Amino acid sequence: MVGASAPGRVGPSRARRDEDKEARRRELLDAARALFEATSFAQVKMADVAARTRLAKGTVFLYFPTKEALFLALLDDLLTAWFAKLNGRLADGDGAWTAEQLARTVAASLEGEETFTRLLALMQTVLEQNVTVEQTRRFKERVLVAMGATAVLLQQRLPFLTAEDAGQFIRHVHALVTGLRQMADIAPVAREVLTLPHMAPLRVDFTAELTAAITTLLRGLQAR
Amino acid sequence: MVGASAPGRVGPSRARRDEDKEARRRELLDAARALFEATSFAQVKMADVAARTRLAKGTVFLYFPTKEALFLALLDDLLTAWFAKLNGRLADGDGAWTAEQLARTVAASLEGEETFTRLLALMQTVLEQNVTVEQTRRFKERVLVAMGATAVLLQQRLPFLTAEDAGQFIRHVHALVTGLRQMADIAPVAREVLTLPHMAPLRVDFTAELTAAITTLLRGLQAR
DNA sequence: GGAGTTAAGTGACCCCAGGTCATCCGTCAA
DNA sequence: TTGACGGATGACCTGGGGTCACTTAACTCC
Repeated sequence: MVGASAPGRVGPSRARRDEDKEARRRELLDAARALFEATSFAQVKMADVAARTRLAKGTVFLYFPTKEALFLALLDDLLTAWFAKLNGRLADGDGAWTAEQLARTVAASLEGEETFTRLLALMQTVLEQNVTVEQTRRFKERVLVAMGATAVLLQQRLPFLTAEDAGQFIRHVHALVTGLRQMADIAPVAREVLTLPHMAPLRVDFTAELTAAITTLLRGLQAR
Repeated sequence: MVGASAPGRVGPSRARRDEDKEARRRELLDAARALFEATSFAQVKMADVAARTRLAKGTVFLYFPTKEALFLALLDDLLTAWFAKLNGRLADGDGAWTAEQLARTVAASLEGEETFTRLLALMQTVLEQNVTVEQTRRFKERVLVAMGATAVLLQQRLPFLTAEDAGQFIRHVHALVTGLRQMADIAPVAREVLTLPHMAPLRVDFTAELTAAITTLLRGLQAR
């Protein structure tokens, strides 16, 4: 029998089969994501994640040993999805691209991915602080694979790029995404301050700046 | 009379004159800095800062309303000092520079400034989260002034740079510094993982990568 | 389909760190 | 010398991450 559910929940009240565990894990990730999108990492409480899934707080810790582990797992999913999206677009069609075409493709692939980039910006400073070596290793292993595929595609689109260039370029884009996301996605207090007219030089439009920076980087590599 | 000091402290046991208050404020900032350099923002406890200055915990909160305010004040100092250093080097001598010369100058000015860049990387995600509008405004106002001076100097060294270019270039460098610092300055757990030989593409040498990225950016602007 | 076994789920509890405040007392002016 | 101002103190409060002894759903075996 498929057992009575806890009040308000769907499915079995206890996840004993692997697929049920996986489903519950997904529920927790979705809840964490929704809460994070509405606020910030610091403001999301594990108790809230539990409440949103109608589970007890202790249960959340059965699936993720720490708050950071929960969010690193979420980042893991989003990162994989984003790389797939980007690589798909890079592989779509053929022939060489201009620097600007490529920059637009990368920047466009990040539109609507604020959750991903916000988490990416938190990765080194917050998410990798309270997590097992094993989880970190799995995560980075996955990044490595996706990066490798991207590097190959980049070289197809940009014939002037050496293999070494491609790796370095990806690291620089990573740095730019992290940095620009932080600059664009600011605390309410800072937002208020930046509204002042003369603060314009400190305001950042994520997509526009990223496109500009990547274009310039590629032109620099090309001009070398 | 200059009053007996609290056990182990030098100077008056109570700061009543403005200069004494300022000195005590400095002591607290120095303590916070030393502790941060040895560990991380999360690991520095306000109680430790108090202990290091031989003051009570409550006293720290007389000088800084929150932990974030304390560290933002520290960043404020370090940022001012760094801009002064950079602007000094940019103003030293005259004539135009190559892209690489300028990149080396910027990157070199950040050597030994890990504390500054680490805090910079924390600014938007952590430090501006629990701070008054007023402190944020003062901080950003100061950045604006320093940035303006830097922009002028940049245009002198790089004749191909428009005023708008200069502002955007500084924002991009800011993003790169933030992002690269996070990538280079990793948690112990991640450090262990990145030691694995095949993880090389994920390892970042801050100065080298920053120099490369800035050089490429400038060449891109020049080639336009 | 009842008894026994396994392990997911629960929530009261612990711990710790940021932040508060009633009180104390050093400092200084009168 | 003394009164009062205000800086310093540390016991205390609070809230959120994380734990664990216990409960009970779900499966197994007869």
